[in-house]
Amino acid sequence: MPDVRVRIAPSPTGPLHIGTARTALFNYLYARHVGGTFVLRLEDTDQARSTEGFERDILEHLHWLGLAWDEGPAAGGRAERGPHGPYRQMARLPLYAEAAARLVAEDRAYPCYCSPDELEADRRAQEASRQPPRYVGRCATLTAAERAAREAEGRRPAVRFRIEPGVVAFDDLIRGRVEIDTAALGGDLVIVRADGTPLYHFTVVVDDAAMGITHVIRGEDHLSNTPKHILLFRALGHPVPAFAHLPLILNPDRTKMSKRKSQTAVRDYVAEGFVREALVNYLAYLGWSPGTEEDVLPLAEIAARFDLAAVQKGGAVFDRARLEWLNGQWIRRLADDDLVERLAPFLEADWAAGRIDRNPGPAEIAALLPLVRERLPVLGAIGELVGFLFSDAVAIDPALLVPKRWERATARAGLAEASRAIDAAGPEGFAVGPLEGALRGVAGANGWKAGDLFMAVRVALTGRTATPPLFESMVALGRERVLARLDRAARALEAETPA
RNA sequence: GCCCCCAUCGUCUAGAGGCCUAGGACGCCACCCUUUCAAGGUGGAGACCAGGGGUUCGAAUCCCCUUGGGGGCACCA
Repeated sequence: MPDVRVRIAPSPTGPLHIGTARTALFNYLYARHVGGTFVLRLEDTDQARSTEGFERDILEHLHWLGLAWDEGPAAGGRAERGPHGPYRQMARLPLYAEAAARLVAEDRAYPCYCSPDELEADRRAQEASRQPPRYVGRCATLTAAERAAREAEGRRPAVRFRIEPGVVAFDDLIRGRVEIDTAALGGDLVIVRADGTPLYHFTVVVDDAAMGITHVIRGEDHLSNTPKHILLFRALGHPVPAFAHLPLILNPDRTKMSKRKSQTAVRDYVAEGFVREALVNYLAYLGWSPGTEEDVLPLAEIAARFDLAAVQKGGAVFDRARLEWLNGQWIRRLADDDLVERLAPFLEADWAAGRIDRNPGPAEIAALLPLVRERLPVLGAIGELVGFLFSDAVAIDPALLVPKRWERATARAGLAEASRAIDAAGPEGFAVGPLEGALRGVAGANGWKAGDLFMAVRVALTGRTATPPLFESMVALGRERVLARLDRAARALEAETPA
């Protein structure tokens, strides 16, 4: 058995899509599982929509996900890798031209002079008579003289591949045997545009053949197109690879996941603070499962257990809530210094955007880890959680300062008493245990519920009702600022309390 | 319209004829823990395995039909 070679062939017409990432992941998993080669190829023949920025985004995020390719194009300062280059289709144009010329020479393809208007008219007529859209074959049997006449008119031909009648069958690695009558393929297929640039169905086959791809693992949306590819492989005289069509990732309404209905750009998940481990873990479990009851598995472990035959056939709805849970699981599993490193950019961004007044250093972030680790569904939530520590002043809604069971005056008194007690305890008493003791003492002496007092103090210090543990937060804030915020909050209540 | 694929709790899934009065996870609801929020723990609701026919001693698992959903049918990828 020849070595397994798989590939991911993204088109740089948008930022890396969740679906592309999942397809890349499954190719990667299969390659790693069987010790094969994972190839990256850029399908940039749609020059109207492809951009360098998207290309960079795709490469960058595949890399971010940890899906390293064994062969691929030169990019981001890295040299091209692999013996089957170039790995960018626009650099392979001569190869397609040569292949197309061969097909035309063998009359397996022919020049087509139909104009876009003519084709559009055909399509409309078919639609009107409720016929499936299909090329009518106007140029299929043109004589040399007829072709010459059209050339003389200045018409530039596209190239169409003849779809022969018959049934094409293949054994999909996930779905089993699939048989499709070529009559359902829409007629002869354009493989080269009038401007000379090749089309997807053609380039994908020419390249998969040239690059020795043995297994084509891709989304189910290509299942119906597979016969076209098989026909092209045969016409080109190349062995047909094995196919595996993955179930689609779905919007909540069970349609194919789309930008319109879902967040599809990987970069947006990165920006929110999803970690690669969680995204990879989640994506792998969208359509595959280890068959055990383990939910949290690292990439290497998934690769070790991966099996194409175990892949689900039905589409899977992308469930953000589950991804967030998994993200929390992974955040809890990260090493301290690793987590600090990943958190830092988010705090820096908060600082740059003016949401906080100071950008904390690594040591400072590290000290907060025990307070935040279990409270972050995404890394980007860090600012909300501990921003009060790095802000000169916090905005406080006076209504929140008064716990449900309390009067405004009680809250004012409570804050004042708390401030007094903390002040009286001195710097030596400004530690988690003593602070809690002091405030419990204040509550007890006044007949207040400790929880109510704590809530008033919490809001005074942070502006929020949900925060990390209070006394740890106080220590992190520092004595001076605790006293200042307590006094300021008490005064705010005073100002609003009628004498 | 034509062709193809699919079908287990709301969601992701386990299940490859008897272990299933269908298991786990997310989400949801209680309770416990608790200074808030999380996390964690315990428990609960939630799927007559889309429906109907077969095959079989026995079917979520095999076959057929129906229904439903999705995808494809470009000089997009």
